[in-house]
Amino acid sequence: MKYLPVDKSFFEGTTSQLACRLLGSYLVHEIGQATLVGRIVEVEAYLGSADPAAHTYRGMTERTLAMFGPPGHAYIYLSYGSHFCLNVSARPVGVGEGVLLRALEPIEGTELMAANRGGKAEGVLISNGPGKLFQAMGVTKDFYGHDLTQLPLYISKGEEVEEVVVGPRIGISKAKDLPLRFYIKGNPFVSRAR
DNA sequence: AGCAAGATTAGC
DNA sequence: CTAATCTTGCTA
Repeated sequence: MKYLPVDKSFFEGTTSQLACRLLGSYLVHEIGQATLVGRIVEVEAYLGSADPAAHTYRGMTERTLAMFGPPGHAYIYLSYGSHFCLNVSARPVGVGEGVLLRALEPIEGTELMAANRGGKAEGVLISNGPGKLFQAMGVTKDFYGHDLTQLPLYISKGEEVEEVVVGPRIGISKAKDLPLRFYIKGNPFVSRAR
């Protein structure tokens, strides 16, 4: 199976629209001879200045620069001092919105993903969380600001998703009620709610 | 300058 | 249930 990067128009539209469009798409990372492919099964939208739970709520900082940059680029942050998470920036330059990738279903290179996770995780535990998928896909903070239409790390269009479920986001205390979490109904790799 | 909370995870 | 551990914003 051959995977091709999406073009820039994939990232146009509202952030919620992009979040839904990312479901069923593939995150691809080509490392040397190996190709790691994960199907995106769970995402969350973060709406910048309109969203108290967003890192970008209070404006731009050194950390959040990529969120305010052009759409389709990687915003990476360190969560709780120990886990990195990957976001896709949305909206035009100057608007701090984006989509957090929360869970993947391993499609290719599952063995290597398990190895990236320390060899101790199996099955859904390989990539059913934002910090887990980041580690499994072999991403590093060096990809901060990376254009996700370019090798070696990119988004590739997937098949239409059967059914999308919308609900409140996970692990936040502000704007809890907003329906900004999207996931593929019934997919076992979706992270478990608290 | 110091402190608490946070888009999480693994281990007891 | 709790520790680990870095960034940011708020208080003094």
